[in-house]
Amino acid sequence: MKPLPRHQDPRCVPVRRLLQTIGSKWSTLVVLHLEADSKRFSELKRAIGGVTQKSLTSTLRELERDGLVERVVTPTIPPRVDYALTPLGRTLLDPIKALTSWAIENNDAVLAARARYERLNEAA
Amino acid sequence: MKPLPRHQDPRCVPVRRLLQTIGSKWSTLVVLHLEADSKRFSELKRAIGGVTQKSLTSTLRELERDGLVERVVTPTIPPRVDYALTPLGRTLLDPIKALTSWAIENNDAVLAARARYERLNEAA
DNA sequence: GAGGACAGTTTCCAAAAGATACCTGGGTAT
DNA sequence: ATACCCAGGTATCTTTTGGAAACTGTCCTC
Repeated sequence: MKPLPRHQDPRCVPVRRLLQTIGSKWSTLVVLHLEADSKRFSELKRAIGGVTQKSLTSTLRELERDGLVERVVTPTIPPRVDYALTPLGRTLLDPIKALTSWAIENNDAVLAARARYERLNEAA
Repeated sequence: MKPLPRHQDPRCVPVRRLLQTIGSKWSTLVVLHLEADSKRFSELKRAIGGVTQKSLTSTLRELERDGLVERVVTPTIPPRVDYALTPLGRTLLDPIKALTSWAIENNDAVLAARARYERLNEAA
C-alpha cells in the first residue's frame, strides 16, 4: 500500500490519461486515418506504414477501450473486421487537428530552437 | 546508421515530435502552471506536486530545447532562476487547453467506456 | 497442396521513461 | 557550526513502450 503520490492538481488525472492514450506512438495517426471512413486492419497498417501488427493491435485496443474507436465485426465468411471512430472519437478530431496544425505550422520554429539550443550547449 | 523507418505519412514527423514532448508525464502541467506568470524551479515543483527534481529538470530542459520555455537567470547573489513561457510557448496554450477541456468534459464518457470494455472482456 | 491474405497472438528483446536515493556547492538563518 | 533552501547532477533501479520474428487458423487462389 504505497501512499499514492497525490497530485495536488485535479486537472492532472484526466489530462494525463488522455495524453497517455493519444501520446502513444501511433494513435493520432490512426485517428486521423479513420476520419474519412472506417478501415480494415490491414488497410490501416498499409496506410500508416512502418507500424507492426502488434503495435497497431495494441493501439486499436486502447482506443477501443476508451470508447474512441469501434471494432465492427461483420460475420460474413470470412469474417471481416472494420475499425471506425465512434461519435466520442469524432469529437476528438478538432482538438487533435488543432494540435497537429500547430505542430506543422511551428515545425520550423521548433527545429530552429533545437538547433540554437544545441549550438549553445554542445559548443561548450 | 540505421535506415530510419520511413513513415509514409509526412504528417507523422512533426506531430510525433510534438506529442512526444507534450505527452511526457509533466510537460503539460508545467506549461499550464506557467501561463499566469514565470516561476522558479522550486515554486514549480511545489505547485505541481509529486514530481521529482530529476523529472522536472528533464521536462524543463526539453521544453527549453524546443523553444517553448525560457530559462531566465538573474545574476543576483544568490543567482535566481526563473522559467517562463516564450511567445512560441504561449501559442501552444490554446491547443493544449482545447485538449485538456476535452479530457475534462469527456472524462466520464471515457471512464464509462473503460468500465464497459472491461465488463465485456474480463468477464470471459 | 502450396502459398498468400487476413486478423491477430505469443515470445523475446532493446530502448526509453520515470522513480529513488545520494552528492554538490553556494547562500542564509539560528 | 549546523542545518536547511536553491538548482541542479549522478548513479541505479524498475516499469513501460515499441520492435522483430515466429506462430495460429481460416479462407481463397493457383
